[in-house]
Amino acid sequence: MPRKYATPASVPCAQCPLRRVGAFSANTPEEIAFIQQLKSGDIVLGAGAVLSREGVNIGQLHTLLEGWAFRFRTLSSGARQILNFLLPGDFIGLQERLGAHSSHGVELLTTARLCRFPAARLRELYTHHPSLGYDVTWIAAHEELIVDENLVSVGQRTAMQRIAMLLIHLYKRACSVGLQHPDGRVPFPVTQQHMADALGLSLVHTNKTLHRLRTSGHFAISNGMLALKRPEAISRLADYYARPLRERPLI
Amino acid sequence: MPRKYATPASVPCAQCPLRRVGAFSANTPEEIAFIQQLKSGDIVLGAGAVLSREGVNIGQLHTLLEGWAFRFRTLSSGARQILNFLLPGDFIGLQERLGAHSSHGVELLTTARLCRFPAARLRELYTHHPSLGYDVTWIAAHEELIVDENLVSVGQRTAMQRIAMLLIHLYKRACSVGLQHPDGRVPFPVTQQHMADALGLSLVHTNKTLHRLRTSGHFAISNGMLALKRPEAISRLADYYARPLRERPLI
DNA sequence: GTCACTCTATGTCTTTTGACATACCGGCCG
DNA sequence: CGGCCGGTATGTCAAAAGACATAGAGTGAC
Repeated sequence: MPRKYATPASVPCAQCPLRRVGAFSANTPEEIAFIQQLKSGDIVLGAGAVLSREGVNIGQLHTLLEGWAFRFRTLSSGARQILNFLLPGDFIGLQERLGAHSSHGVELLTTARLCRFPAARLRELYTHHPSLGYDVTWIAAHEELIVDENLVSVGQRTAMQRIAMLLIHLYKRACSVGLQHPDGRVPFPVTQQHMADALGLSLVHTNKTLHRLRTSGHFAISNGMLALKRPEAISRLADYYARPLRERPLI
Repeated sequence: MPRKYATPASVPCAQCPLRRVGAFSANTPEEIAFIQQLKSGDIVLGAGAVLSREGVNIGQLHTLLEGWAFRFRTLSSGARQILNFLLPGDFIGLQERLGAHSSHGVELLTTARLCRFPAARLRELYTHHPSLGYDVTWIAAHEELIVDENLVSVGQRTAMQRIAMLLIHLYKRACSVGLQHPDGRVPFPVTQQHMADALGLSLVHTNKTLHRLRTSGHFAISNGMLALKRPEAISRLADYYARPLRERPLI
């Protein structure tokens, strides 16, 4: 069962460990101070916890500081589609402001720490610091690009390509936020069921395809860590040619 | 071949016919005046014209005033995924600002009129009228919801459900911007190839599934007009329960 | 230690979807 | 007029993916 952990002392934004990762663009001290006073605190939730449910608007916005999560939607048939995976630095909740009820849920893959502020105060960002408002739009458009990419996979790639795509994509995203270990492996808390739900495949077919990809030496997963043997081969297999990563905003 | 039509006299934003459609939220006269001076003009392009190509950044943002279009991505195999359809009032180009080159193309389904302004001036919106900046974020998040919905279809629905979903979804969107004729039909410039590319199905299978859906009396298409016989039956078939439409911003 | 539970693995059979080939139909053009 | 082209329609066969059944491996609870 999802548990809510004791809230730890909130980390000041100026000392936010994510800001020391090269992936994020710098903000002025004034901007950081402003974000700081918006923040209502950190929360820590356990793996499997549901941050927000479909149909419910929690009125809070989050930035994922540590840990992995995913956004999903469920059909009345019970089928679940994972829309995208969330890694440290990702912003959560922009879509929820839109309707009285959220169209999707957010669930944690690992124990995670999140930075929280009230959705009602989002507008202040635009009035006090237009550049931060611009950043929020950037973040929304960037997340859409990731969903676009997933849609291309699910719509046009074979099962093998989809899986290759997911592996390389998550591998690169994990690396970009500094999760890569010295031996080249990255944490990988995604089960085969999650992959199946993200890629529009059945669990069994995911398992069998993964098996072929593993025995052909493309990757290895052990102890929740992913190793990609030949990243270029996997990219080629997936028909995936990533554009260079650029700095992105962090709120 | 795509032709560029003679540019007609640009319509002043205050008289924009879209603003008389109930679907869009009102702006203050100052906001409209500001949008007006951002605008560099209207352009009209013919059906099949490519507004922007994959890999190219045109440095222009558009609002679709009349006509239909779609965003798409192509894999090296030649397979094309339509990411979403664009109807009057939709904003085009937010994702393009993000990279030096756009990750997707935009092509017109019909002759269309677009309102254009330079992407470089987008920031002015945030500094001069924070509420308009907020609206742009809203638009980005709203478009992501549509892509989410498509991803759910392609990932989890059967061919029949996907097609039912596409029909009811486009039907409702067309109605919401006042395209519905008195007899209940709406324009439908989408070919079976477009549907196939949007839904991740082959052309042949799309055709056959469409046939079954048509002979079971769910819809009819003639002269480029779509009639939905029993919208509730189609929604049920598609496992689609739309949340009520709300006013949305127009830039 | 063993029970329960989650995740992974694998075999067999069925269903859905795709590939290829072919035909039809209406608009456009010389 | 006849030919071409884009879009639609249909048949046959093949491949991809799903459903169901069952089993093993790892982990945590008591």
